Amino acid sequence: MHTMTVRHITSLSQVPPASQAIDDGSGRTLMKGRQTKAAIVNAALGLASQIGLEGLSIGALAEVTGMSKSGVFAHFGSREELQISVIREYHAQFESEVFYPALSCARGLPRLQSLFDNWMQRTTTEIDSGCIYISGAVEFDDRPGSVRDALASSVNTWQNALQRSVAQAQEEKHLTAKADPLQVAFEIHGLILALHYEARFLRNPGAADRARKGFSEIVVRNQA
Amino acid sequence: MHTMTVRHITSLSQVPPASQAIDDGSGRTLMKGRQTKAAIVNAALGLASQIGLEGLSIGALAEVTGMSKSGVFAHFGSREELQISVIREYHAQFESEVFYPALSCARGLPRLQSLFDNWMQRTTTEIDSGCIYISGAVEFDDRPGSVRDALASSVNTWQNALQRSVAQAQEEKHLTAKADPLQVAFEIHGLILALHYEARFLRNPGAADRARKGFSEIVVRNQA
DNA sequence: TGCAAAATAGCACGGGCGTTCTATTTTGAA
DNA sequence: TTCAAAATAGAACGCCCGTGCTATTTTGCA
Repeated sequence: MHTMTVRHITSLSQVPPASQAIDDGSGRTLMKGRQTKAAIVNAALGLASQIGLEGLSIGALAEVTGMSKSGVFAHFGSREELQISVIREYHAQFESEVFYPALSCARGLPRLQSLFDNWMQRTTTEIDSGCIYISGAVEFDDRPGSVRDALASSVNTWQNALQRSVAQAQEEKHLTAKADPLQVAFEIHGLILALHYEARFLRNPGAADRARKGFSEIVVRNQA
Repeated sequence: MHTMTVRHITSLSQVPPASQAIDDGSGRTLMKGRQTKAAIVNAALGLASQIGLEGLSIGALAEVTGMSKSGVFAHFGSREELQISVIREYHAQFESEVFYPALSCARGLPRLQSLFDNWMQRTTTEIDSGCIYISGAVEFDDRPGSVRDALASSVNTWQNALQRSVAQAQEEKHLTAKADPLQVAFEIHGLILALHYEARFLRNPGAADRARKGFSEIVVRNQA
């Protein structure tokens, strides 16, 4: 068959996250499969964070969830669809931890600072658990297909949000109009990547402080 | 047996690279296995760059080199030892392309600039071919063992060289004494990582220019 | 040129993988 | 309470993997 339906992952300020966890029992046609699937995806996200999307195996997932291999498999129909589900779940969590909370800060520099703080917070956590946006990029950087598309689409959505926030800081006259949002976002991204690399892989102490220092230097340099 | 001899990878200014390619035919006890092994390692480096150290399989390597699986295997004794050989080879190439050529520049900022330029040059190439230091970090960031050790040791050697160069630039009064070599090296590393991520995975154009711009900003900010 | 040693090939093994097919159990509206 | 549909389990498949064994070929000094 091979329908290959790549639902694009956007949003980042759109519909509120629908399926929280269990959706209680009020829904009539709930078919309990949904909540099982959600549980599987959550377990898969935990596994994939540590060993990567490529390391994710249906057998290991079955063992973790206490189900049979075919029971797990039936929810997705293919390994690829499982990986895409994991990416979507990660995207949703990233949104709700990093992006949405920052919306309560004033447009411009305060919101940009909040975005960065939340991102740092999350990355600090991921020094232990691993980050799918980073490991996935390496695993799929020259492997075309729907998994790569989903991943890239998700990352692009976040990068656009970040760049928008920089542009808003310019409109608010918090940052100089001469600054380039792409350049600023690029450098911030670099700080996060270096933090992840040096803290998680090399286990160098002090990386988080260096990332924060780097950010404040960027802000100072681009101030209006 | 499990001797697990982890020869540490250092140097970066020590013995010149010995086994260039074939070592011609003058050596008496050459045992031709050496050159076959070198050819295998080169092929393995090519494969591992694209699909990662973990994706490297002896079967695929045998096919590429036109040998039998066991013929390839015999040269290394284990998959791990093969991976370590690949890391050593990459280290040697990195040294000879990035580090050694910079030594012909004057100590201080000129040499630091040369190190960065050479690194950029190599990373630009690796946008197509892939970088083992980056993919390997993701693959082995929480998988202990000799492969991880070899990789981390190799990366640390390079980072130390980079930091040393920053410190020299301070001694030469090219950079302010207030600068922190660890901080500067961290930020430079971030630029390279962001370049690799955004160019190789996201295929964003202009990433190389942004990395170069970021470096010059770092230099300006830390100037004496 | 002979001959031990080194290099390579051939084959088989056990194991994990994704996937398929066919039962069996569980669900939930009528 | 009944019963089709949904959810799950079980077993088997072909595939590729790393590795260990045993030939067989090739190498290079005596």
